[in-house]
Amino acid sequence: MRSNSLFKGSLTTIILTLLEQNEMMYGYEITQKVKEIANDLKITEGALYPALHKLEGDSLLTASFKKVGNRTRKYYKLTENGKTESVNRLNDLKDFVEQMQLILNTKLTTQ
Amino acid sequence: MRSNSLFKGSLTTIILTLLEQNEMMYGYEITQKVKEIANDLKITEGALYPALHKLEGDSLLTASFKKVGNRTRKYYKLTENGKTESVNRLNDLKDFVEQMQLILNTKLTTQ
DNA sequence: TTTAATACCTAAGCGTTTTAGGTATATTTG
DNA sequence: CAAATATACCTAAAACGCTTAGGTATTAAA
Repeated sequence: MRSNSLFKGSLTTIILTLLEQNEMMYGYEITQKVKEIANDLKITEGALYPALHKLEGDSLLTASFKKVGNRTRKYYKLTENGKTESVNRLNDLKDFVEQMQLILNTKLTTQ
Repeated sequence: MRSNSLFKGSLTTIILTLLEQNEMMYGYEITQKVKEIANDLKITEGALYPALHKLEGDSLLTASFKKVGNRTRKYYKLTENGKTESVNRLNDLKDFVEQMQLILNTKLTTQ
């Protein structure tokens, strides 16, 4: 992507969906996973950690600390509300893409 | 859409693309056009007018006033830079959708 | 004649992200 | 072995883009 950033508002969708796929993840792991599968979408820690804290505050995620060697990881998983919200977010994104296609009068994917 | 809003950053893409399709448009016309073809994407005037002013300031659009009866409309059209940026923005959006599909591991459109 | 639609605009506030740091442990490399 | 890089968490100021909530004025509809 020319512009360095992802479209604002999509970070939460990414987090929730990754946690739907993986059951338990810690913050740094999420940044690496995104880098691995979608190299153009840089998610920065400055955005990620506040987003995780907000999702936890909204009871969409729960957190638990796990010690690995001498280092502590904070693992997150979806709550029931989080699972529901994850589905909603995905639908929002699908709707957005469809509406954009109507306006742009072109398909947004080749697949 | 559940959430009332569009993904942040997409408004500029919408404006530029509509002006690619229509040559000349005024602000209010843009709001109505979007409402007409994508009823779920509400673009508000409070967002639109500052966005138009910024695009004009960045020399992607030029503006000219036209009197229609006793009422003045401010018509915008793309500059050469604007045409280039319009293409870039569309490519950015396409890239974004493709990268999101990789992360979500699902297609975002049925078409 | 009041309301709704057309047509422009601004400004405060809000939420999300960027930018730019900070701490500490573990591993790699020169 | 020392220094650099990677892992792992975090915060805070600032920028950014949008929402919300106004404002003015003209024209059309109820």
